[in-house]
Amino acid sequence: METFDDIPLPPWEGPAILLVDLDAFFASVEQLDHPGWRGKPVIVGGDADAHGVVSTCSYEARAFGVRSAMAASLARSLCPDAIWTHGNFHRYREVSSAIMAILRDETPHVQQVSIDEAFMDVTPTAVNTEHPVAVARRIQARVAALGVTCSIGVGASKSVAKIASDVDKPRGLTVVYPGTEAAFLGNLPVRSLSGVGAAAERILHSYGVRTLGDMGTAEPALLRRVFGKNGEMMRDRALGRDRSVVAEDETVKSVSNEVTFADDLTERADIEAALSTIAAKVGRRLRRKGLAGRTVAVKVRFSDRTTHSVQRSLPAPTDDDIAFAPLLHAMIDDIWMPGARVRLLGVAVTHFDEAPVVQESLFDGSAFEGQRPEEAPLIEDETKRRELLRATDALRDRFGDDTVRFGFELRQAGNTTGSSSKNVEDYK
DNA sequence: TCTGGGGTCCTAGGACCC
DNA sequence: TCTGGGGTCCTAGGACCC
Repeated sequence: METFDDIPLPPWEGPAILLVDLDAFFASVEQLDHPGWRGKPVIVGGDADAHGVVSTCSYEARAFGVRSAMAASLARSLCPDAIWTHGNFHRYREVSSAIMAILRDETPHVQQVSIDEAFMDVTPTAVNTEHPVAVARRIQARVAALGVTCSIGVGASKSVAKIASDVDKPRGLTVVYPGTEAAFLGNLPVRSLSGVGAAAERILHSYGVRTLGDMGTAEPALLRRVFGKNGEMMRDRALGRDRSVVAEDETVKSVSNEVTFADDLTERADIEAALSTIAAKVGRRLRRKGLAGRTVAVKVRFSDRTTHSVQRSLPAPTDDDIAFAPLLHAMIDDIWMPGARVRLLGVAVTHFDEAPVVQESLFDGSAFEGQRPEEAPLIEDETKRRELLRATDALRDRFGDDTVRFGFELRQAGNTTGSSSKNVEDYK
């Protein structure tokens, strides 16, 4: 599997896919920017006192057992001396963009799947006969020159490249030559395949299916039960026969924002105020992206972590949070009752695939039928609302998101877990 | 001191229409 | 005066990914 510079590479036949994965990316950028943090445990994540989790941690922190997605409180007890930061997402986006530019310089066939991961199709052609492993080595050197490192998996398909990239980290280069997939995959646990999570693993194990080799011979009915209509596709991937192509999908399907509170919300006024604030973030991002959606959704997580959602379709697409916030206030009555303790609130807007934005008739009252009059929009004049949104957007562009707050947003200032997202808002 | 935030996709049931 | 089945839309929930 491993290849070395002084040994001639065996010839490569057929398709060649790379998966480039940046090693402990956020933590690595922090160590790049703070030389004093190099060689030390660094954790990028939320507050331990406010339901936060670990977003990324340096390899020095992993030696203490700290992992991504771990509760911050647990991480703190495992590694009390770690350097802790909430992260600088603009900076991560900047470094990521520079690296993605290197990948696109190597080939136009790049599919960025997240801020720190991308597939590349480097299949040798009549014009470009370079060996895929040579390309991978050059990419590792070019990325390292920027001050962070990456691990790369090379295979004949995306799923094999993805699994290979995970075998050796950091700075790994794992090559699965065409024809050797069965030997490489056969004894790996089912969980190593992307798309097999905790729930699927549990069911597969209960039927004695533990390895990708087992999945290759499992009953079709079992795979359908576990993976739905993708049962056969998942079997193909377990066998290394994935044929999906490297292609960028730029279509955005939803825009959302959610906040976990350090202290549960119990008062209706606080909940409505928080919803308005969250809706304002969603609306602003919609307008920045030039999107308007026909469906708005509210998500509530209670203190016992049970989660409920309500969604409502509108007569026409909207990006106007001042108009739809009152609708959100009414919608939470479907899932919230006085006395319930709210840990998380979220707002999402979806269904952008409809007709062009028509704002005029959206909030003439038809979306509020059956509701009490006081739930109707506070600012009914369409033109005034759009002017207000334009003005606040412009101020926030110039001076930052905290510059402008409406009265109803003020109650909630300060009571959140702090940002700890691995996927950065708007990084694309 | 348990468990974030931004996404995508799938399922299942009910409404509604033909 | 009883009833099927397909198609589509809507909604809620959940699995999964990084």
